[in-house]
Amino acid sequence: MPAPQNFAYKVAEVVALIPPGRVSTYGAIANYLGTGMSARMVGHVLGKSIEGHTVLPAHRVVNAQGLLTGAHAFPPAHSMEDRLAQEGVAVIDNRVVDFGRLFWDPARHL
DNA sequence: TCGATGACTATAG
DNA sequence: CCTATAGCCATCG
Repeated sequence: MPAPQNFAYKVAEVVALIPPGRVSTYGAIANYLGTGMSARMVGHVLGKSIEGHTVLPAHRVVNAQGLLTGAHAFPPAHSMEDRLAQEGVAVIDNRVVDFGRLFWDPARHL
């Protein structure tokens, strides 16, 4: 590991710890990291990490509305909801069904 | 060091 | 439901 950025590293850790069949939000992760509501960093650094060499289940990370905002910028974008569906997460119109129940809070679990 | 950017969030109309 | 505006802060050139 060539000195991974602390922020990116923590994001990778948390995202990698998200159990299958569960989804998390940028705000929750940002809050857990102590970055407050700067959820943009989570998604941005996540995208950078994923394009670099780190393979993270980014498809399990959605916005506060349960919308697959990442699917718009994730290469094979359409596979994002497919992956969620395979893990037991129903996705309709880029929106997670029962998002409130499938929501996984890192600060709560950790 | 500075400026622009963005996979966000919340509030308002 | 949709658009607009403001706040947020790490990353990149």
